[in-house]
Amino acid sequence: MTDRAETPTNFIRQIIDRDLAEGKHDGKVVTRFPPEPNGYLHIGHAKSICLNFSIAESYGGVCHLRFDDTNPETESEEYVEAIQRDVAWLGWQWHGEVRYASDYFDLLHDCAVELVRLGLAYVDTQRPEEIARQRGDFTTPGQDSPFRERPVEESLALFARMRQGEFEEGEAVLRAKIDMRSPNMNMRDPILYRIRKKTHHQTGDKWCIYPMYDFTHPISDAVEGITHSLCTLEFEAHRPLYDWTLDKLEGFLASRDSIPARPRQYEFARLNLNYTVTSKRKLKQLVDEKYVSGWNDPRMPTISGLRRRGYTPAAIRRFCDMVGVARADSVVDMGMLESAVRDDLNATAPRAMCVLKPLKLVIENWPEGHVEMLSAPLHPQNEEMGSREVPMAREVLIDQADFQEQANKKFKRLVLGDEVRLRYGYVIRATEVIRDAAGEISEVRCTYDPETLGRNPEGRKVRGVIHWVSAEHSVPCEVRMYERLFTEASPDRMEEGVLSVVNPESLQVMSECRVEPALAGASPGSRFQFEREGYFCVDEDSEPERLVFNLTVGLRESF
RNA sequence: UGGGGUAUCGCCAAGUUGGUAAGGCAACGGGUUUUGAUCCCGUCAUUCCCAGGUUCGAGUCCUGGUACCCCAUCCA
Repeated sequence: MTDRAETPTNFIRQIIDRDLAEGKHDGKVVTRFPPEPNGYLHIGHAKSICLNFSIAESYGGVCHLRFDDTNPETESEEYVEAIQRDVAWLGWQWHGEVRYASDYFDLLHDCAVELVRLGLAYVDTQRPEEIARQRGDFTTPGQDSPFRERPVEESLALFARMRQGEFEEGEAVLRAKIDMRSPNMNMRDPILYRIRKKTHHQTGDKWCIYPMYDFTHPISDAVEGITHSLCTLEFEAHRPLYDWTLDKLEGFLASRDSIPARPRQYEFARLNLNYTVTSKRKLKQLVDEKYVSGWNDPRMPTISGLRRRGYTPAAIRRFCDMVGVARADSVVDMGMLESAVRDDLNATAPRAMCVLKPLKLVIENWPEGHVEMLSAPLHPQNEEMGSREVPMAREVLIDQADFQEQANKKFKRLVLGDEVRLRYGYVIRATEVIRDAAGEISEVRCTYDPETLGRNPEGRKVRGVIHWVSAEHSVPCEVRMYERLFTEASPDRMEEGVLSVVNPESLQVMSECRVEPALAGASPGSRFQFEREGYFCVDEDSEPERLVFNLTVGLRESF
């Protein structure tokens, strides 16, 4: 990228500006990115990551990485590792060690006990169905549990037994005593702890009771000194519970630890991108049902998929700046993401020539066996990137799409009888078409003009410039061309489900490609612009003898 | 249906005490160009969900509508 655009302001930064002006939090800003390790990070998470980390960065604060690991049923160490890798790859550095909500299980437990002591929580020994029934619905107020007024000592004893494993899953829960008639469903005596006899990826078998998100999050934030707790809009209705928890526990927490700040939760709209999905559940479905090769399939909007596709951290961060942060639900055009990578790769990717569907050209007036090394810059605007040598020989390969036996003037490529320039080389003229037994064009005979290297022919204009490789010197490779994963702009809205609109042509493998010899041995991850085609990167499946490239994004086309 | 939100150009999104609509993406013209790329220049909301009202003046204030999103997991 040539110039790193200033991060635009947004309502959250304005809130922070105001807080700072009022002298809150001693001028400190501490944020956190709190993923649940139950899936891979996707582009939507990137927005949250960039928001949290860039705010910390620009206000001289810090940002924590904290795993919200309160549900051992769906979480795993595999995800914990992948998430750290992705955040780091995006270029952000979390403050201190990685944190886990499970680090606070002892504290959380004590907080729960305290709430019981304060008469603000109780153990409910009803079955889940009964609790759900009593919760009521949007129009019907809930009903108090018959155990709501259970004596404190009894709840304390019961909670201790829950912890000892004396109850089976579903036999008892700890509930907050708030208001069963609240219009906010989240306040109808929400469950604080439930029994799960599962091994936890961090705490092993130490616990068989696990705290719920709503109870865990505010306490974790407070303990870490988070000043601004940023989350997505769907948690808005949970904010009263977040505040309730901290209000009730304020004294207790202050007596145990010195709580440096009273965190506040602010919500922003999550990122939606058209022609894809950003829901861990749906992405997991694509993986599990083999619609893609894995979480890092280059078609996936996951961070790991984008990385394999050839996206750069800079491009993703740029994109996040471009979309902004607001409270209105929105769907961002995939074109904006693509624009962000093109912008970055245009400036940084060395150029190369690759022929996707080869068509042989024989230059009849080019001496047999003669090879000429042509110098070609690696970047048209940046000489500092240097240059490479491109061998020119009697037989060259061009793309089938770059030749037509006849065409109108709009066609700026090779036409029988007309001239075109071979990029970095000579002007050639197509003189004859040779066909095979099936009538298909097998080669095109040409002549070249030796006076046209580095200068234009006099008195005539060539139709255009096309890319090419030497038939003898080029190296065979595979190029994987990608299109959008879904055929509908809003796969989420499909009644038949997202799987019904997966694009059957989202992956097109071109296996007869030829790339110029300078790219032989290119290592996985390296990125190039194949001139007139697009940006490509070497896939992890690539081997020295068999290069494999992924299309990151095509060049902009206007004609 | 009760509660909580949001509505500014095709898509994002600024607009902070009311003063006469930023920017990006896309699109469309034109120029440069040995990438139909890049780059450059230009066009692109008399109008801010709708309807009233207050005001010299409203996207910004008031009233009343409409549309869409979120919440009824012992998920996060």
